[in-house]
Amino acid sequence: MANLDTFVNRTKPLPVSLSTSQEIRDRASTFVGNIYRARTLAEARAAINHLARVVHGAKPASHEIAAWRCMSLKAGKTGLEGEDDFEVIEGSEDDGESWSGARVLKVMQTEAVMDVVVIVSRWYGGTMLGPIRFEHIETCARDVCRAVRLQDELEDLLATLSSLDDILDNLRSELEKVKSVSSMTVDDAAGPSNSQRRVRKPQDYSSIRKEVDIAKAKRLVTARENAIKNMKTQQEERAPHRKVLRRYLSSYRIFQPRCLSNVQSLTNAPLSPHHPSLQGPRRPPNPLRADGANGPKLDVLKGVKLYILQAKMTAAEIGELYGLAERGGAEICKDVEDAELIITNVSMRKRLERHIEWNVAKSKSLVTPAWLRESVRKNIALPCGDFAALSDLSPTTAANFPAETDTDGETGTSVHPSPTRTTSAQASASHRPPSTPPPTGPIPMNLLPPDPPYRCDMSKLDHLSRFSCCRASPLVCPNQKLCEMLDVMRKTREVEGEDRSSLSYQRAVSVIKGSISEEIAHRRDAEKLPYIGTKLITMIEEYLETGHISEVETTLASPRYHTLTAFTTIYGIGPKTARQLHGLGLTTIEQLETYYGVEHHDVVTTAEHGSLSGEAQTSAGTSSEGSAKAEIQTHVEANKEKAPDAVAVKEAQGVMLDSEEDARDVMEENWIKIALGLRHDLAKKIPRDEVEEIHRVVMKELDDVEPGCVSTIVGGYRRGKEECGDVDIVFTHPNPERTRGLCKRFMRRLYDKGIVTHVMHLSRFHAHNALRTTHWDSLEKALSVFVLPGHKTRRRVDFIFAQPDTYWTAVVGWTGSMMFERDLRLWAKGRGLKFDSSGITRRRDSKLIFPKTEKEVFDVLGLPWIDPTLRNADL
DNA sequence: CGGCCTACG
DNA sequence: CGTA
DNA sequence: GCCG
Repeated sequence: MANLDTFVNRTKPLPVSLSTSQEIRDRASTFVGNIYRARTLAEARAAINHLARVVHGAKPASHEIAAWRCMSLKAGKTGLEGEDDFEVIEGSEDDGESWSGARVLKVMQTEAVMDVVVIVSRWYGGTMLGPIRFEHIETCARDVCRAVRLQDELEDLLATLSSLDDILDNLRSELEKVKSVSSMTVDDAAGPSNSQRRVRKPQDYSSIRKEVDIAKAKRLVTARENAIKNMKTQQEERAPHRKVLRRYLSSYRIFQPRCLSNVQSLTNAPLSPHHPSLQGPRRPPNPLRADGANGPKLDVLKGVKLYILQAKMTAAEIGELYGLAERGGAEICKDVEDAELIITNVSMRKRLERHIEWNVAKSKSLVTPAWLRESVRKNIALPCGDFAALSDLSPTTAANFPAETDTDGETGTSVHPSPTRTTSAQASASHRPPSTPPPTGPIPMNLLPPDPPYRCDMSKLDHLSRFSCCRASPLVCPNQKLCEMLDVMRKTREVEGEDRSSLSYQRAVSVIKGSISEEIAHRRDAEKLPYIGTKLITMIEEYLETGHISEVETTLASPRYHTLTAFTTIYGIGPKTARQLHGLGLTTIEQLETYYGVEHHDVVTTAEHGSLSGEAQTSAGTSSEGSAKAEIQTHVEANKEKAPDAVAVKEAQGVMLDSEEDARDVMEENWIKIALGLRHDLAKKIPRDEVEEIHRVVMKELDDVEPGCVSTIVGGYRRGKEECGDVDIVFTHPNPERTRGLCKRFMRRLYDKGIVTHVMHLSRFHAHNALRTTHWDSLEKALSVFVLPGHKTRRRVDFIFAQPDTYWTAVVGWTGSMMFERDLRLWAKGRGLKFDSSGITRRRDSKLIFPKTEKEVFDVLGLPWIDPTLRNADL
């Protein structure tokens, strides 16, 4: 085996034996066992080779008997579905000592070791030993296998120990807070706790590891568990509302809404529902690149030397302004000295002087971004005086530009090759005075939208593909009526819990939307489509002949269908809960309110805000708030009569709960209660311009928390819907360090300002841990209820914070539609890849792929580019 | 007849 | 189970 | 409910 050499990879660390057995000597023969970590066959080979040639190089053994067992993922499997996803690769070699390899392997199987290679070396002394030699070989093999098993067990125990230590630390600091709770504010409650928590120095378990003292490790685990138990009991005594409080203080749902008033009074939380800073006049509409910066090239600013001061600008704004300047034909200067005109949001001399010397500033014109926007919009270089950024400099701003001193020879012969937005951004950032640390780094081009936008090549699409991610699905299609009927079937199957059937109707709708550009006139038009089988053909035929589908009619005539679908519109109520509630005889949302004990003030806030729908539902002929309240009360009374067993039902729902589940249940109930109170607002569609306004406000706030973030509005908005059910925004920051924990910090800020009223989820992602736990933390998300300052209607806004290298997969993953995403993943699976919103993984070796642009996401998956507006694979 | 997207709370 |  |  001369080419064994090729398995030795000298750049990798050398294989290290995890354990060596006792030497067995018998009539001049010597046996020694060794065991190495080997997750792949190649690693096993490397270890065998290393032992034979390097370790035993001076005194080569007569036989190197080896056997290996490696766990590997089956093709196309993720490892997430359990053991069946894996297969064992095992084998052995005798190296001249016949049958011995199989014996070693058998020992390994009995000892249940995995991902290792065992090598038993024999030095032959000239005397034949007979069958006893196999016993020696097996003894050596068993020794090393057991040693490794003990080591593994120890590592497990130490890992458990370390996570128990973490839990203990959290409990300790929480207990600390509970003790001093009366003097605390909300900020104190969750702010410095992290730093306090960090005082513990990591426990040192190295002696246990060295001694392989499993018994001691087990004792410590038990001790920690008891300590935690005691701690919890203590907490219970000190804080009767422990369960709620713990939720409140830990990372989940820290911003609990007003219905948990006990928490707020407990913590003396200074809640400012509407912070003054956002009550003032808002900035004028701030068109994003997509609106203002794209468009025909103009030469309104030809020859104008601009410097854009990035301080106090959001990334989106910086991108927009560079785009506008470029479009207007301006020359963007790297150095402020070269410019005649400075675009800035800074309005205070003191702040400006941190970036630009006062004497320099005096010789320029300093204008607000509005000047650039208006000049490009009106296609005329406007007088600067009206847009002076600093009132102190207003005279010089007006006087210094337009200036006629400029020679067109310089600008005409473009000394600088027409700079791209990004390179200029980088350049100007690097030319900031070194005295001030740059608050915002340059924005890498790949985090900004592409310019020009990608073109969707329809000829590359396969309209008859089984995958919606290969088709172009517009918002509405020529067969919209048919699709709506089939969607009724999908919905009824869904609420009845028939997921697979539901999926088939969903696929049928998606196929019709994406593959047919004309009205279906005949059944043969539909027969060729994937996912249209016998049942669907029957339905389509009926539709073509009569304009109706009887099964759909039946469904629409069924009160059960309407009740179930109405119930599932409430956030937190899915098909199963809806069916359970219906089973109790509840049929209207008002009855649900009674059931969940929605207090009238929970509803009144909504009734105030959304008076139209609120009052329409609660009272027929009255409009005063008092009557509405009374009306709700009467509903409560009436429903008590109708559903007297409501309490019993709750008990039925929560059968056999241990305390933890109980807590979860209570929480979920509260959550549904809140959602019921918000239902009128949340049912309202959000117009596109309000989505944009929400985005602007969010970015302005985010810039204060963490300057330099970039973002994309995703979801239905990005797919072009005129009205959106919610707002989804994906964020990142060029510096990955800046994104960690940002989601939580930002939510706190918005909550404190009264902009976010509820946070229903606040989560960290750890995708890609199919095998290794190395890469995680790649996404953080918050699902919130949001109210624009000065507005009344509450909106659902989802915040997704991605690491910069997963930004574009996050954007693709959150743009949707749902069917498009499912097919994206299915398609990826078929190609040996795993796609999710925080990356693409090659299944074979779990190698992560990070596309640098949105287009690259499609390229990597081998898909043609499909514009977001053509990803409407769902109805 | 098994699979139908994948992840988190 | 519910949500994205 | 449809596909491979």
